[in-house]
Amino acid sequence: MSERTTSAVADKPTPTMRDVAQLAGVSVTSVSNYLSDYPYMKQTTRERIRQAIEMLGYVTDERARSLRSGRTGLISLAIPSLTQIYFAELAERVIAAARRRGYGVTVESTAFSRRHELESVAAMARKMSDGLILSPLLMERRDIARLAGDYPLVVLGECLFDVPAPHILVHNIDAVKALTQHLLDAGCRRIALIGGALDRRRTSTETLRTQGYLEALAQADVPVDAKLIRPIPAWETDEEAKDDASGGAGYVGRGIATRRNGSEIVRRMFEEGIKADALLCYNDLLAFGALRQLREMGVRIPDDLRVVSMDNLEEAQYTIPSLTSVELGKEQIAQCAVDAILEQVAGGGRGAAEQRYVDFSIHYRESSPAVA
Amino acid sequence: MSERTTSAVADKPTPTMRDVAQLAGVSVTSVSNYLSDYPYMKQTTRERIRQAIEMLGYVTDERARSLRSGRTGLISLAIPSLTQIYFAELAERVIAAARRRGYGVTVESTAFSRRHELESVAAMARKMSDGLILSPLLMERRDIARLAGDYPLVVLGECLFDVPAPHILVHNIDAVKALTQHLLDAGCRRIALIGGALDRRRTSTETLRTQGYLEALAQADVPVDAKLIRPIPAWETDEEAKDDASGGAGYVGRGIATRRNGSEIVRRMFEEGIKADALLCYNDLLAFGALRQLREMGVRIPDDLRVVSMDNLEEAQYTIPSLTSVELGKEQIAQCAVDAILEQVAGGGRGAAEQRYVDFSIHYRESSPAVA
DNA sequence: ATGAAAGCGCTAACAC
DNA sequence: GTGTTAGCGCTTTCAT
Repeated sequence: MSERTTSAVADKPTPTMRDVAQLAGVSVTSVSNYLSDYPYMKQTTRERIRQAIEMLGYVTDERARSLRSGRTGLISLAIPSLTQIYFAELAERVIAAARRRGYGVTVESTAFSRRHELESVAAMARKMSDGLILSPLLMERRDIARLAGDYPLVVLGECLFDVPAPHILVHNIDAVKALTQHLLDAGCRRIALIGGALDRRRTSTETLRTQGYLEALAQADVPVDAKLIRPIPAWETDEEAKDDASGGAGYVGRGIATRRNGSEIVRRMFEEGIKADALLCYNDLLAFGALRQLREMGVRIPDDLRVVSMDNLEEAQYTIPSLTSVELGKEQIAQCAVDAILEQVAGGGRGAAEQRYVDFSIHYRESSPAVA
Repeated sequence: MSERTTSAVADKPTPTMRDVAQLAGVSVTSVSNYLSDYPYMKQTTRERIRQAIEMLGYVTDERARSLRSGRTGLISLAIPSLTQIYFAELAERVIAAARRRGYGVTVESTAFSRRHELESVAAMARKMSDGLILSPLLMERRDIARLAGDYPLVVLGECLFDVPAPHILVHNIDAVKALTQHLLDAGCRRIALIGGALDRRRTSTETLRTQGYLEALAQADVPVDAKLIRPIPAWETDEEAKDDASGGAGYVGRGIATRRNGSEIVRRMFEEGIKADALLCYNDLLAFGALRQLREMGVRIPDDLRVVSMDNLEEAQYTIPSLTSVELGKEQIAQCAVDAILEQVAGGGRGAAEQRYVDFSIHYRESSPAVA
């Protein structure tokens, strides 16, 4: 069917290990050994093989190698979306960490869809990658059973708990507590939680962060005003997510942290006449939108209102004013996740269900300078 | 070495096609045929196979399939960095487009390094993916020879020309011309080009955009002031890039478009006392930094100064003020690139060296509203 | 309509 | 030290 258009000369197929062995006058085993740095080999043999490989321009076919050895040299990374900058920054670091270990990364954007998250899990059975780094967002308790298997797996974040695999977590509660404490120290008493969630039916990053906020207020004996806890409007704009919601029975729609939602939440809060002296945002994206909206309404930051947030995206340094934000340890998460996968690859199967926490740190900027 | 911790029962290895065939009482060929929707098959056979597959929970091993069939179902995407938001947005679309065609995407971040770009090319010989979508940034003319091969390849952007493969390009010159014309129509006469490049020794996105700017000015008989063309400072902060520069003989260091560089260029320009009534930025990232700096210096936008840019990142809607920017067709590029790869996969080899252009459109926002 | 057999290119026992 | 052999799990002629 296909008529390859190559040079007029007879099609020279890509050389195999057999060709190399033949040219070098040795067996394929020796070539294989040579390639895997087998130590017990005569220097002359080694040299002959080296030359043959060079002459033929031989390169290992990783497909064949993977079929035989069971390893593909690929790790799958399943994240909600690369357009959520946090995940783009995380993915970049995962790719870098994997490369350092000689691995490639297949990125699966699950597009805010539970179905796609489950698909990325199911894909592991197809064996095209050695392990899965999964950052679930919409999977549910009942989906945990599908994570069973003996392939290397690492789960990120707070969407799921009790997963049968290493689980990398950030100190959401402590980080938000520290951030809230910072605002309290600065004298704020009406701290709005932009993107907070009082719904405790399921644990999520939102509910954990809300918990940190509540604990800090409780410790400082500052009363909680429920009106200051502003959830992300559900399904504001996202079609894909809507589709997914209709698919999952009993699924409670949750909103997505976007700049637009950040603006919207702030606009509505002010419309309702709710006064605040600080905004603690669920993440930087919401904060960016909030800053934009506050600016439009002529609110002075940090004089009238302090704004703090979480994720410490690169962009946080360039907003007006620059944004005080918590770095939750992207670099560490990436490195830790890749290492956990490779440990499992080396160990020949699924790792223990331990939880690994990474460190956080507050980066103070103009929107809420550190207090003395 | 490895002591798998599984159930006490004997380890049941993942079922192969042979197991399915055995259980269904047919040959492996029939199972294979079933899986590839072979039409001439008795309904009863089909059903027996279906049941066997279901009972065993059989899933095809893509490694084996790929070794035999030559297809891996994976496309490699090599881009400079996911932290450059433009590329994150592009990658997201490539992943989505590939998924629609049943393909996965291996993302290689070449980290602003010529060496990594060449590595992603060399990796194709290893056959772990069916094709490469390459967005080169630092490769040079002399590297083009390395792109020879009969694997599917698509090249994006203006870093390279005369590549032996389909090449997807955006209308850089025309887009900048249109953008410049818009500023001229608005009455601007001193338009600074932030991130422009007068160096014509090699064609690059920067030089093309600069060309569009110059052409528009020439057509309008507006004199060019070389002081208004502000290049990105070379190697401002990037270590990785520095390494690479030292490696490539005769390599001319180029700067990277970052928010920081955008701020810096504007700061220096004002320090030098150079007056402008508009800023045409090489891309949104530079523009974001520029807006930040202008804001700090108390410049009113668009009253004192108009600002326009290219890339139309999501963020452009949320800056203060929101940014007029050109959409260069990310969606179309992604779809076109994936299709071009798949055409080559189907055709059995490298496609012809045609150039495909995608469309652009200006999105007018606060930083430079459309003029009547 | 279905099956037998021959590998895809490599690695891993195990001989020698 | 090096070679022989037996597959990894699948697709693909080619018979029947």
